[in-house]
Amino acid sequence: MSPFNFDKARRLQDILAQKIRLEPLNRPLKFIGGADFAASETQGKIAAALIVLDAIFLEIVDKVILIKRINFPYLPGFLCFREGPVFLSALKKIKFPPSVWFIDGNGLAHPRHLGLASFVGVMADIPTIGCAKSAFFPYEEPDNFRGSFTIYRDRKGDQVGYCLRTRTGVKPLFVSPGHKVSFEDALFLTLEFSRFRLPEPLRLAHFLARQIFKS
DNA sequence: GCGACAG
DNA sequence: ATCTTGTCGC
Repeated sequence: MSPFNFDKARRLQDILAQKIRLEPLNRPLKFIGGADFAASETQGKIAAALIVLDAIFLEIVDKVILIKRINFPYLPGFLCFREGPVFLSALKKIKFPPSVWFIDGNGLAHPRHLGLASFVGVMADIPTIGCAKSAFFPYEEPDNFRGSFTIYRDRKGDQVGYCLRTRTGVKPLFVSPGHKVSFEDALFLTLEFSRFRLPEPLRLAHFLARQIFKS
């Protein structure tokens, strides 16, 4: 049993964060992906649920579930080491790679600017957007209608994303670029593909994930 | 030093 | 994340 080396993990995150590319999404939007996760502590297993949708009709074109043994506990700020490896394994089984992935968690919006979405984005060199359901940093509440947003900043005051109301009367999302997308892409694409609170691929991946360890 | 802290 | 029924509102 080797105890987790926090300093080493932080240094790795710092190195990977330097590799993040913030740039407009260049490829056409044919497919869009969503990834969510579920864990069973009793079984000691963690699962990734990946969904790929047609970007126009929002029909499922690809679906992958992959289960691994849990090798890491949940620690705020280190989620990528728990859920990242399962996603990267599942990604290899995807037959129709999407133009962009919506990931359940943060991208840039992270104490060291390397949330789960940025981690998997850099590791696999794919465009990713982080969509978190709760905040890492203090934030200003956007107006209570769909499309309203505020700038989301880290503790130093630098922008790391947006606090976005994807649906009127519902709690906002914390949206941040993961990799190979711009701030504007992260904002507009998340809003564009959200009929309910979560962007549609993420919502479906969430349903799929929560099924895995039930019954 | 203390509390807060994605899932 | 998860434990958990009915209930209120659009």
